Amino acid sequence: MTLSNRRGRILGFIVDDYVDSAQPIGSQSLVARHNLSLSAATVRNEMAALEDEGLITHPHTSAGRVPSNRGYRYYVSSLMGERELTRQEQVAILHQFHQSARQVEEWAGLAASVLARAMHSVAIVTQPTVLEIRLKQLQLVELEHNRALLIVVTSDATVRQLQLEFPVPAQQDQLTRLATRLNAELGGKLAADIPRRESAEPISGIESIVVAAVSELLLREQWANSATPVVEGVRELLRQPEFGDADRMLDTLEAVEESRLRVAIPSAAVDDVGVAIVIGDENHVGPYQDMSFVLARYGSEGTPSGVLGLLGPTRMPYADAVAHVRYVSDVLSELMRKFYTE
Amino acid sequence: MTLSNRRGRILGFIVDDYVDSAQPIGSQSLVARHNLSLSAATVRNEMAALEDEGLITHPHTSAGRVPSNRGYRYYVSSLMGERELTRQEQVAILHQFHQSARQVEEWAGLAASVLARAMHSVAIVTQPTVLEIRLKQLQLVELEHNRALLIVVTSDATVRQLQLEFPVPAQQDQLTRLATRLNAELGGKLAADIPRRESAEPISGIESIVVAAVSELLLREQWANSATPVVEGVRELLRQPEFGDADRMLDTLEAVEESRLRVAIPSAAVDDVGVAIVIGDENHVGPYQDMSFVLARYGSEGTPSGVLGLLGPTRMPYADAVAHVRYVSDVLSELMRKFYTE
DNA sequence: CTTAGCACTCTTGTAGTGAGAGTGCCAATC
DNA sequence: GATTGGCACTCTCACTACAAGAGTGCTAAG
Repeated sequence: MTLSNRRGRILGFIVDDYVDSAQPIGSQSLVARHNLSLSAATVRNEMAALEDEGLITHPHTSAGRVPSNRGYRYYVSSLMGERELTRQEQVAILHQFHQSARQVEEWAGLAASVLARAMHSVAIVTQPTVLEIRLKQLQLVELEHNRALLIVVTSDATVRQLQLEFPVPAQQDQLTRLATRLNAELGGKLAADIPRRESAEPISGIESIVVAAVSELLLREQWANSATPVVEGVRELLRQPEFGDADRMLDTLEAVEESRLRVAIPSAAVDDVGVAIVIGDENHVGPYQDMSFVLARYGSEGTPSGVLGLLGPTRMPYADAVAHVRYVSDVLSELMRKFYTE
Repeated sequence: MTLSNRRGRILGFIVDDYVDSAQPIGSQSLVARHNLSLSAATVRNEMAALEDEGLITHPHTSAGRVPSNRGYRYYVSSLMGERELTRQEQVAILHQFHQSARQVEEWAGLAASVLARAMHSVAIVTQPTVLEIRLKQLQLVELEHNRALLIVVTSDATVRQLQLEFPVPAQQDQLTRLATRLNAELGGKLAADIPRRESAEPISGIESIVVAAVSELLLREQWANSATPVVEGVRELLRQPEFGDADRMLDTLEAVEESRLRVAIPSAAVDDVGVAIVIGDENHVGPYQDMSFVLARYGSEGTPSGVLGLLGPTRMPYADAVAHVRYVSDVLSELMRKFYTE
């Protein structure tokens, strides 16, 4: 569907004004606000046409117009210009990263709060993960009795631990010898390459316990991090007028909960390159019918990567959102690149 | 202050009924509900007296009575019986722990969701920490270039890591030798016993960097865990009628945020033994004027310990809350005892 | 095609009203 | 002296009515 130039402009105004005011937009106020050389009546005719196309709606007979999900979609695809953050906005964001983020693990959280604050929406950032995780080194530390602590360092420089219980006591130096040997045997291997016992075969012997645990830890790494995204800015979101009443708030609060998001996000953006926008009911999962996602991947070839983005009302300043998401994603990618390849 | 028997009983009824219904309690409905052999007029006289004592209030001239914070306090101190969970309730809780909590780190989270669900309030559980943390073992793992990963195992069997950057490159076997030597020198020491450089003295040499980092990690352990409590059940709490309107909700949401709680909790219960109850404005910190805490320590001599409890409206079933908090605290303590001393 | 005009619709805010619940107090009663 | 019935009074809440305001849709004229 393509709209005439003027009709498109009017849709654009409606979206812009509505995003701004959260109030239905009437023909007169639209003419006044934008100094159109058109009468309100003409605008009304155009509005009626836009409504026929399903791009805007009426809350009730005598209220102004509100963009529909399809209207937002048209706006995003055909009307909205690409926008870059101003130098000033960029510096403000960069500043926050340089200020406080020494550790890799803090980056995701920082990105989330930067995005949430800038856009008054919920920001979601998954922790960076490497798709191919290799065993770098393992250690065994004797604890009381016949327990020991297994520590595994993986190729993305993270550490995982697990407590083991052996059928028989083991001395530290016995454990150290075993660790040394296993490091030689298994070092550099992928989880998939570590020999796994047949499930029927009973676990016996300290070595097989340790190997099984190593394998488990490597596998856990793959999804554990990416499965628990950082979520920030719930209050920012709930302050938006669409969530003014208590019931909506509770529902939204539930929708924003980690476990829900974990299901909703990947289905939407995981395959995409660039910034993906999912408007309202374009997301078929759950309770996101009147919220929009703006998502992007971050990270690049050879570094861990993840997904980051915004969840806000459909009434969202999309151009700003895209610009922010893109920029923060770029910043994060660059930080990762520097950190991992330099 | 001590109330006559009858007056106390009436206060008790008011608290009970109000906790139950969230509606101001009138004299007639109170008589009816409890089959009192008194007239409503008599009850009204008693109520007037209770109001003079500051134990109950009027929302407005012709509404029923509502307990004041002082009223709740009197109820909790003098009226409310001690209650134990029924065998059935106990089993239900125990069941959840046996079902899913293998790892020590999961216990706090589990305790929080058990409490939150049972009491429809926010549950707060700090991670267990050891007050005296000793260095058990350290490892150094070479990363790319002149970076290395320092891994520290502490006496409470947790692992902390930090990436180090050296002025000069270091080989793995050089690092291994250093680690072995430092283990011999520093193993078993408290953070306080590890030599710290004067702040003026510049950091130079690989060894001093490592020692400084070890010390930092041991200290971090002390507050990092306990400072980030698990918070569960915000939605449960917001569903309570006192948070019916959107503004209250937003305020409460803010009040319940980790960073706020971190300040509010310890000041209240850290020194206490048993279950501590902090009602409304008895907590002078921040926005908790009409919410109550029910808190307890868990853990015992020789095991890590922490704080756990509930945050709910002042209109809270205190006897239930105390029973639940006490029981979950006992369960947790017992689990820790078994895990750490057996 | 555009526009002015106008009747019509729907929301929102204000005011008024009656029912209901509860209080406070007084005088009578036990 | 404590208890109680009676009664006037107060305040909330739900409902209705009403006017103002904003916006639409349609028609007819430019």
